[in-house]
Amino acid sequence: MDKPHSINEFSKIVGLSAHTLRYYEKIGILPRIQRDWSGNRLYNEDDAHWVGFIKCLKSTGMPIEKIREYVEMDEDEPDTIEARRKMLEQQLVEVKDRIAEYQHYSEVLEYKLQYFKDIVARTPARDRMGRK
Amino acid sequence: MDKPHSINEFSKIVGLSAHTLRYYEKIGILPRIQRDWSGNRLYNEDDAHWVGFIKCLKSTGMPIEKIREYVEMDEDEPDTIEARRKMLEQQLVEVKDRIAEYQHYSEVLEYKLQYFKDIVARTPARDRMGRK
DNA sequence: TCTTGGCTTGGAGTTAGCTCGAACCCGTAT
DNA sequence: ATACGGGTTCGAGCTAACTCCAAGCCAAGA
Repeated sequence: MDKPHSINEFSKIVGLSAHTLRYYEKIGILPRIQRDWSGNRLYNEDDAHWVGFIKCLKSTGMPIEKIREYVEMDEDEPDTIEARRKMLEQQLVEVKDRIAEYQHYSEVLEYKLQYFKDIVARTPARDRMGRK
Repeated sequence: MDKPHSINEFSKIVGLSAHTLRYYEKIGILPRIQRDWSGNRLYNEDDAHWVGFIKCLKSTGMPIEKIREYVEMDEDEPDTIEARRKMLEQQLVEVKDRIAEYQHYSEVLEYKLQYFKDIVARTPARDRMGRK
């Protein structure tokens, strides 16, 4: 078990294209990938976890450059823990803000949808909606 | 009251640059902006509401091209109501999915932060974190 | 009158984040 | 031997959504 995967296998596992995996490695957010003796990449469990974490940061809107800084600190070990903690703390704040924002917007959409329903119910055509 | 605003005034009101306002108009998601006799744009209350709605769609991740389609239908009136309702309905679904996703990710971040705290508490340095 | 400030336009440039292509290598099946 | 499938690198190209620039118009103030 735990045998390493080629880039294409790994691509399917983590849901990123092989292109993207190489790109992430090149820009430094997916470092220290092993190679076999002929130079091909080998991905293991740890890499899968790391990709999961990277996806968390990316999906929550952290720009790649900032992720790169985080990873660089992660490489530096170990006196960067406080800085990294701060970054994640702030990211968490942003995510929670975003959740609140989206909850607001979901209400906006629901309101607008209700408006549609009312119009359809009242008068089937000849009605001015939008902008009003 | 309700006097129209120049593009720079309106820019401040809605929080979009004048550049962006012209851009939005050009690509058709902010249509029917009045002009004064010398050709300058005049923005009114309705426009402000419309911009608010556009920002809702944009912030919740609808690509501009799709917003344009929506607006085009809005122009067409009135037999596009059902199609527009569907679009908003779907957008609402996506927003709710996104909220769930973000809630998951906020837990991931909290977990990772807890991990940091544990490490700092236990051993102040010389510790391997990241990737593990 | 001349300048200043705010607006106009069309089109070019920018940034982030991929995405793709071309040329090449390497080990196995025919 | 050679063709194939799956890797490699480097660098160019792409898309979305702005963002900026240059040239010009127009009206009010010194």
